[in-house]
Amino acid sequence: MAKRMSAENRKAEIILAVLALADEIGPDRLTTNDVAERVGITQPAIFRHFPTKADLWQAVAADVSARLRAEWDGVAAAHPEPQARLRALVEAQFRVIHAQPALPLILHSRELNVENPGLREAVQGVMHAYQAHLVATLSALRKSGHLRDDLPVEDAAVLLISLVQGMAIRWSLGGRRVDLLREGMRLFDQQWRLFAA
Amino acid sequence: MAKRMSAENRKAEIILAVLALADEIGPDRLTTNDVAERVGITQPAIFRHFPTKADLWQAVAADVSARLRAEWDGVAAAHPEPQARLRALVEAQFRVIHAQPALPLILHSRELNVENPGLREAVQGVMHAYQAHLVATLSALRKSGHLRDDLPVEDAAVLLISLVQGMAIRWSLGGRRVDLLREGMRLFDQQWRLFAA
DNA sequence: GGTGATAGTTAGCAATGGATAACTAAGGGT
DNA sequence: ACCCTTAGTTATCCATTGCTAACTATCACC
Repeated sequence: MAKRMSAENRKAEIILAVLALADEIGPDRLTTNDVAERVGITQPAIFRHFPTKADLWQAVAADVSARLRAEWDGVAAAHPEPQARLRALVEAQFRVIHAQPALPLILHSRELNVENPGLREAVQGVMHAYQAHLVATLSALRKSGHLRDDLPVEDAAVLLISLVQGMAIRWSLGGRRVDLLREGMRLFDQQWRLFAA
Repeated sequence: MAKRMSAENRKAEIILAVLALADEIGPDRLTTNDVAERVGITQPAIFRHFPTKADLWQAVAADVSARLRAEWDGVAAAHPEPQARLRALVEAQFRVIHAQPALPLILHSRELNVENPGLREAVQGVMHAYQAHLVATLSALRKSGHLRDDLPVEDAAVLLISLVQGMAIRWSLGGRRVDLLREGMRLFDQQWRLFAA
């Protein structure tokens, strides 16, 4: 018998296990048994906390979503001047992906894309929130004359988001040997040089 | 009884079905039964053509890899001047992804990344071939003075590859409602304007 | 028109995976 | 110290999945 735990704590533990295992064996291959084993309880115990596997994924998405939004808001608050804020926002993404490599995988998983339609919208919402942060910061830079006139802020935001995702893919395909944060920020600085007025 | 077909043709048909279904239901959830149903034969018939499911994936990868490389070589040959060639290389990627949306999914699937280690290297090889095309073209542009001096061609190539992948993700998450090719090329033109000397 | 190679079928097996039912026991509140 | 809520267990079910074995029927060729 596994040590008894409050439902709240156990739920949190299970969600963390899902994130770790989604990275190790893939979101779509992840079984309730894998999760149970990792957490140290039996497989049916999972269903005491989450009525169905889809609900478990939903909870994971809600948890990640809340953490990401808090992270971005914190970064935005901590850096009043737009140039430092932009850099910090991108850096935050690299840090998040480094700490939680399952996130890009989940973005492409079928679990979230077809099986569980509510989640797709949740993911879209989170991505949109990030984009809004970028657009707001880029607009401030535009106003202060630090951004090229001929580059719409929305396009600049898309280019930056693509940069992050592209680096994440390269990092993942390359066996995660390189330093994602260093290499990513190097590329960001290159791109920013092109953005600057 | 399904119509009898030469093994060669049937194999090709199965591979195409896998690509289509990988998009519809996800690479990792794709079952041999799905494939058989789509092709119009019974499930065990699949194993007459491919001894194991992993072998089927391997064949799919080989097929896609060959088609992609041929495409790029054709594009490169058809556009002697580097500026047009660069644009055509990027456009080719958008066309490929539009025609075969499963490819980005497969890139992230666990089937190819952990289960089937040979495939990961194949995918890496294909990506590298594309990057080599980009780097060669960008180098030509650098030599002719059309590319900013302060931007290494390798970094420019990574930015372009990221652009394509980022757009593909946006397109996919957004329900594929927007015109990937138009929007993608618009962003490319923006990025190119930043690259230009 | 027979015949041999082979594409395809039916039947089925072992393993896996999500989920339910019934039971057990930990541990906080009184 | 007792109870009762509830986290966790055991046993089990049913559908799915990859794959094998044995059989059947089609087609190319002489």
